[in-house]
Amino acid sequence: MARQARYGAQSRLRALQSDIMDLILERELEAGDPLPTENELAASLGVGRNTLRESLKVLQAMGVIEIRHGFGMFVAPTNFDALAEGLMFRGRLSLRQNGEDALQLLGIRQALETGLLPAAVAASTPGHLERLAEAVEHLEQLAQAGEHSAAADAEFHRRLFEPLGNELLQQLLGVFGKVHRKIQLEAGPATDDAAAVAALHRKIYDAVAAGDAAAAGGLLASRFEELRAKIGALVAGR
Amino acid sequence: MARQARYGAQSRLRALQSDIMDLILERELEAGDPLPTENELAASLGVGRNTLRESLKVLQAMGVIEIRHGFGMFVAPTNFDALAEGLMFRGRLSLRQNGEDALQLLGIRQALETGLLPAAVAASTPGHLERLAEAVEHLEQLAQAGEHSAAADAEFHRRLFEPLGNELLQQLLGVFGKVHRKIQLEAGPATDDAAAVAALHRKIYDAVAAGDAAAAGGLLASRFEELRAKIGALVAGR
DNA sequence: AAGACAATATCGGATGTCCCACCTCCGCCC
DNA sequence: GGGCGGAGGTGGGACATCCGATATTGTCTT
Repeated sequence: MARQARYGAQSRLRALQSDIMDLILERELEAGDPLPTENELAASLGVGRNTLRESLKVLQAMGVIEIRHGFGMFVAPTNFDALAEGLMFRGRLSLRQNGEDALQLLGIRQALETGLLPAAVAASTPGHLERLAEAVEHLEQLAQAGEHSAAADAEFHRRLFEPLGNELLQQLLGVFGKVHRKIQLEAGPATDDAAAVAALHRKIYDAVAAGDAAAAGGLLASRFEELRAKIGALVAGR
Repeated sequence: MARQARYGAQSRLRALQSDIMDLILERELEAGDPLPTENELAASLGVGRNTLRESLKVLQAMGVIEIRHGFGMFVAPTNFDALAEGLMFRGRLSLRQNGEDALQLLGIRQALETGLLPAAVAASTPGHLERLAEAVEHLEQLAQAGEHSAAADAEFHRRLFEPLGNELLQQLLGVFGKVHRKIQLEAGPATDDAAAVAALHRKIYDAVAAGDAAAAGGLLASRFEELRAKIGALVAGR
């Protein structure tokens, strides 16, 4: 089967990825369903195993499939890990140059969160507020212990947009949250102590509870401005 | 160099990707700069060439590097192609099942665009409006010729958010625009004719020119509702 | 009879090697 | 002097082979 006529196409890999995705669609596989083994796939697609593996790794990175060593490959639930990975790299690279990408990355998160806040606030129910309040309290508890938890911060933002009921959107926001934190780490030692962060989130919560999305957005902005200034200083120092 | 102690890590590939990214950062490479050849990289990272290639392909998919056959590998400018690819697959897969992901994908685009519209409208200058008007006219010209151009549609949306001055954000919006159109294609034959689309965009332009972001958002929503209904029907038919 | 441990089967993970395809550039020939 | 062609280098691809991880299964112990 192998070693057939050479196709003129510049890149066979692209086609291979599509073939694999088509195969998944054709066989009506759902998330969690197993794919054929690498050897079977390689044989049925008429390519070498290494070539196939390159495609599979790419598909894994795209969040299409999940590879479990020694067990098999499966259709994966959506995940944006690769996106986050790539963007964080982008940000780091940018910080070593003109900082442009880092600022834009930050800008995306800010635009997304402030843009979506009104809708989230409007769709918020007492139950949502309750959960958001818990997140704030958790943040405050950690702050009292002098700890600075990125996970708790992320959880607050997650719950902030829970009312929208869009899990994919949540993941996307999570990605930019991760990127934000990474850039913050790279840009220099944290200047904000945990207590201040907790207090800020408490204020945001209050604004949300009061249904004032604009105020909440303004509060969110403060954390961005600080980081932007730090990035500006970092870049200027070169 | 090869065959050193086995690392306990579950996956070496992940580490390899990080190593390559670190190498780029350490050598202070910028976008467009060439990377070492595959053989050099494989040797200096102490892995086999095929293993290295898998990582490189993933990095390419993440938009970190650009690979030009027969020429070399280069640090790439940011691009979200892989993201679009993965999400379009997600949408197609979803349409064959419960349609949930497809709806959420649509929801993300809608949330993003309506959420960002106020800021875009506020930041819009006469120059921006001018360019937006041109896009509308182009759309209308095509409509008169009976043509239905996805590119012209995309261009309109691109110019809509140009005032925000965030290229990365533009690319991200572009991704969800692509995903939207793909889902629309997959969900069934277009029910909207080019003239209606052009007319709608004209109305959106008018709203933007009038500084009425809310109205523009409402107009945008109409295209989403139609598609949602189509998806609902498609899924129900199973 | 039930649970823990060990052998094994089944995958994916990694490598080295060989050859092909493609691009670029330099030098030759017209 | 300009265009064409080949040489060299670089990525693309295919095997064959061995390593490593994981789940399962079967047996041994309690």
